[in-house]
Amino acid sequence: MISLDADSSPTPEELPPEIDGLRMTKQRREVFSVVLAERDHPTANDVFSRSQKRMPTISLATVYNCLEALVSHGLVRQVNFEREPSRYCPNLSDHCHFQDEKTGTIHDVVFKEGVNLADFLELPQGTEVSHLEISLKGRIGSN
Amino acid sequence: MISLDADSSPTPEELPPEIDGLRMTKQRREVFSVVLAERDHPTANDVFSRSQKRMPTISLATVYNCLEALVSHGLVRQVNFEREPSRYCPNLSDHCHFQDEKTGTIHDVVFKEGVNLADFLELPQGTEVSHLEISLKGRIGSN
DNA sequence: CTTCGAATTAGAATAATTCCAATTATTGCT
DNA sequence: AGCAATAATTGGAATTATTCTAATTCGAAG
Repeated sequence: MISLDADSSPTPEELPPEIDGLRMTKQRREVFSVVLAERDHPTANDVFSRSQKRMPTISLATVYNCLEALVSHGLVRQVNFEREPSRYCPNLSDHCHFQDEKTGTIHDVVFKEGVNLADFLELPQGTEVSHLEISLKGRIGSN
Repeated sequence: MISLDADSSPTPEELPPEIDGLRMTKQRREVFSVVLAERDHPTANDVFSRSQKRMPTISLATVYNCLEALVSHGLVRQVNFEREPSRYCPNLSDHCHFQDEKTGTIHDVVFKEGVNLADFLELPQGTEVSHLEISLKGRIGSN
């Protein structure tokens, strides 16, 4: 089990050759490290341009491929707000997202201790939830 | 205040000339009645082809315009699942959506009596939530 | 009945994402 | 090491939902 520290984010070189059965190629390492570095919920395009700094030859298609690989292996979460471009989030703990309408900034929002779905939703019996996305929009404080 | 019965959905002709300050043109009536008729969360395209049956001259752009008008006036809700095309829902009561992964069908899911956001989310103080979307995916019972 | 703003229309444009076919890299043999 | 098989990357084209544009039509108000 690989422990990726939340505070000091790894450079691509520091990432192991394989995580959770996903082969970490040079590009995937680059993309992953970009997502880990700034936890500002970048779009694929953001990731692309940041990756290009260290790896000028990487292509946008590859960034999409890498993000898709990371997401499907559960290393990164894909975050959607209405019809905006998808964003990517390395925070794997159970949480949801709040978007400041003024700035567009996205903040992680955690659930209160010990709450779970069935507690607040009238789910039809026998439903097995595989995926949950909660997206909030609004204003913060004095803005 | 106009009461739109949940069970017997109005034909376009039965809709008043104005709702909540929104002028109900022929097309808006048509689109609205289509969304009200089958509560199956149709996409804009679905609405378009259903509308064409009664109104062969309606255009897709108009359907988008009408849906946008209805949504922004709070008469219809726009429902998003990841990056799928938006769907439209005439159920204005507080609820969220569950998509059956097997069939793609979307079901309304209501909140349990008396729950509210602040009860289960650790919202930063001073946040004012203007929009909330909860989307679930999974399987139902024996499927 | 005319005017004027709003709504509708067809089609072009946009933008995020996916697809494709060709190249390149990596792995696992022997 | 050498080589086949497999997987990943690449650039560019294609796709697709949605939005935009400019021209036309509608409808309410005077």
